Amino acid sequence: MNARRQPDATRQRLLEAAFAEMHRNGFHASSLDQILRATEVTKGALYHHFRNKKALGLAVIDEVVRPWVETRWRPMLEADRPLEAAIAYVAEHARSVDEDMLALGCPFANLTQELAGSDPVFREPLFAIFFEWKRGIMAGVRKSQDIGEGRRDVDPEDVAIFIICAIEGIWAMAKASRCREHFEASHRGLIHYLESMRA
Amino acid sequence: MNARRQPDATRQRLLEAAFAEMHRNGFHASSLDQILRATEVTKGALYHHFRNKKALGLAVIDEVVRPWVETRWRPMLEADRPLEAAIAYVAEHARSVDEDMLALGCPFANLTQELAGSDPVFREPLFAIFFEWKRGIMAGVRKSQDIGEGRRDVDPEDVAIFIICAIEGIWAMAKASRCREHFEASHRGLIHYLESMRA
DNA sequence: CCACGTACATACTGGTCGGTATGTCACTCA
DNA sequence: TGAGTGACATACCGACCAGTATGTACGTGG
Repeated sequence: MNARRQPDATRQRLLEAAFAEMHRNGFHASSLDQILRATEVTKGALYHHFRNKKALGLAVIDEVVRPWVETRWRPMLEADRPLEAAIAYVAEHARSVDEDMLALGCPFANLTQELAGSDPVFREPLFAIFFEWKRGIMAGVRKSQDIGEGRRDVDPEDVAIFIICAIEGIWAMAKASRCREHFEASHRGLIHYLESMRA
Repeated sequence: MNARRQPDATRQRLLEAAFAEMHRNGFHASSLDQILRATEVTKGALYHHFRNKKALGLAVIDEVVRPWVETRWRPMLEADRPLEAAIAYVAEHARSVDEDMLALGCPFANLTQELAGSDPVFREPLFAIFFEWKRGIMAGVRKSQDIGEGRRDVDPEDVAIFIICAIEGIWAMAKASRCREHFEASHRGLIHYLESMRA
């Protein structure tokens, strides 16, 4: 009763539970009551921290999904040889993703698919995540070109956009097949593409 | 009143309206009442033709989405030079898709994203679509290899799966950026990959 | 020490949803 | 010709959902 007065912690718990719920069910199919049950927070507390369901969803995108995506590509940008780092990362990624994740899919892809098409309020922050990611990969491509690692006759922007599309498509199709072999095969395809980017 | 006794036509109208509604809103967010309003069919008629909402969704997948996908890759398989046909098709595709479609996305990708991860009953027919598509592309890749058009040092299955992932990813990311230039850039990336498949 | 704002808690509402129960009418076929 | 069935039509139900109204307790500044 008395130990419950931790507004930041409460807010964080709500964000994390909402993220999990949205990851599993999407935004619209997520139930606030379910989030409250999972967090043992009451409705009054939730509506104290977030104006409405949409505001909660936006906060999840900004404060959970965005860092989730960024921490995935950031290391590659800082590598000495970005292209080789990317190839190694993709190879590792095909193996490291567990079954649950394979079924749930990429949170960013899921939310983009569900929300970006119809609602401009959601599209903006989702596009921002996409744009930052694109910028990161472009920087990596340019760096690999500058150091003579990557071929120079390709447009870094085309490459960056295509890589993102391929990754998100791989996630999406993994849901349909739910089969590790297909998942790894699609990664081999991406690696093959990345290898064709070598100088 | 009396001219309404056309069960096949009624069923077809329901299927098409349900497809449109599911394309726009996804399955769960689709409202049966909205479909009934759009078709001017009554609830009794709907539940006469379909056991429940899920059965309607499955019928849409089997009878509308599946042909929709198949008619898109079938011509390439029958082309004399499948690889060139695919490259030409992708180039054309980047230009021919209109703004509405760009916002709505690929019906197959949308439904896969929403339903395949969680519900096995939906995953099965969606996977069947994926599998048939994969088979088609694999046949095309093999054919292009046999006639000396395509390089032989790649696994047709890896290529087929990756192409599907790339296409679906392109559709998905188009929703986030909603920008023709990004859409075309991602197609250029895919074309680049396809060109690297030449012998 | 007390007033006041933050941080909750509880109970409730209006609306929408998928689904059902029941009725009706046309048409077929015995 | 009338019994049966396929093809609807109408009215209604309980569940759930986002959101709100209202109440309460803590803790901190004055």
